[in-house]
Amino acid sequence: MARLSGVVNEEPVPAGAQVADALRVRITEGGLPPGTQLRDTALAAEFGIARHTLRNALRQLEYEGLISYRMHKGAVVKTLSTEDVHEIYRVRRTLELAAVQQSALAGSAALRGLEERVRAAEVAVAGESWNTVGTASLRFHQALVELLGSRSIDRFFQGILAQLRLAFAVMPDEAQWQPPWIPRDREICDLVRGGQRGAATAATRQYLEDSELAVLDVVRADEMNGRK
Amino acid sequence: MARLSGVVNEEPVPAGAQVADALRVRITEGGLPPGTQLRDTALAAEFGIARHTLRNALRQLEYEGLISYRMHKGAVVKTLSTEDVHEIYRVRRTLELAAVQQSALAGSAALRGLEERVRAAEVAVAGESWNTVGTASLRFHQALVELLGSRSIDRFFQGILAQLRLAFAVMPDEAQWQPPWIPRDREICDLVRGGQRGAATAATRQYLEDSELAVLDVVRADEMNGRK
DNA sequence: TAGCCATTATTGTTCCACAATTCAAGGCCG
DNA sequence: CGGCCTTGAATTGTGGAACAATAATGGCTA
Repeated sequence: MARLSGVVNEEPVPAGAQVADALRVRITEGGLPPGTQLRDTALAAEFGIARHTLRNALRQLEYEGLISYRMHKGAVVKTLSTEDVHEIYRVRRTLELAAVQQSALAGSAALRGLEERVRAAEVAVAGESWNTVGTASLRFHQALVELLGSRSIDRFFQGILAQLRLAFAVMPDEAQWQPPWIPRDREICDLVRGGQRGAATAATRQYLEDSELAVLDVVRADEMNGRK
Repeated sequence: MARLSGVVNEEPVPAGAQVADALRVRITEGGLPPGTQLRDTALAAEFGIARHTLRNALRQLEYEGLISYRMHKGAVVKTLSTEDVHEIYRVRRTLELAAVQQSALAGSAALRGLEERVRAAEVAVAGESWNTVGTASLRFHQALVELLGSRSIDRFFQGILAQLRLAFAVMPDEAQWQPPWIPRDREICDLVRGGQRGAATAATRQYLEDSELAVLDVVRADEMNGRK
């Protein structure tokens, strides 16, 4: 008995999970800016599912750190505090630096993945929108962590980067921000692939340092906006 | 209106989360061995909550990796495969080794936590049950990772260790297994606190190597049992 | 204008219902 | 007698309505 999709042994996917995916995209793409109240009746109606099912989806996003729940106040798209940014970069330092240092043990497929992602980012810089560039850059760093070869760490790190995109979502002058970072991704990529672990570690550490400061600026600026 | 607990400004906690906590304890303590079917009507009745609410709790445990859901087949307490064990130890290597190497930057409070947990484990060895010893040892390794100073990594690692306890839950000869590991925890603790990062790294790496093999034996033995 | 109170919205949870699907048992056929 | 199919029960995934508890809102009073 054939399914609608061409793929055969496809596991059926619960409705809540599908909606969670859709919402995750919307949030990370900036369609639902930080601070947005997510009212379940409205969203359930929009997606054409029951309130319960939608709440399940929101639960998942809460677990991923994209939204925050407070009792009897419902779900809100998380707004990053400066402490949140510090936390994100603590994780990035731990995992990305560990990945670079262990890159000697990484499989060749993972290393090829690195190159692919950097190239994708470079292509994106040429013509695409800023958001695409940011996404491509984060995908590179995701690939970096994938050198560790751990699925659960990959999933965890994906959630962390998704949270980081919340900062991108509130960024004002978009076009100017991203491009300078891509050459540094390229540099890290080449150093790792060249087996120069020491230099790669240093470059990554500096990258994260600078990146954290830049993101902190964005978040602080947004905080001012909020207070005002 | 006072709550049952003495604490005052306590955030009210959703019912589903409370049940999730109770179930998590039961699973990690071995009350619900791996492979157990979790039928929601029965569990909902037992906890005196609605089916939807219970399913929310199960959802959370699924995210934590303690149970696995399959469409139209419901929730089952996860049974660790050998690949799962490898995955768990990949994470442990990454995070615990990173923690040991960064221990120079750790706060003194965190270092004191290390000592406390080891001592608790040593006390447990003296009189308590095997399960308490295992728990105490894992708490020490949790404290090790806490040296990284990242709340999200702590939460993530807690989930990983919870999964590891699924292996303990199927262990046959309980009393003999744990004690030898505690002195090695003590050794790692002292080396870290003494600032001997190199030796501490080596000791931790060897510990994880041996531990992984031991756990793999347990899981393989259990697999044989299952097939038979 | 500031503070208080009642109304309204929204959430967290419950109960009930029903289609989809799996599982077990029994019957049928070779 | 054994294997296969059918059938019925059990269980899951989802929907819908309801209700208490809590938060937000707006009007009223002083």
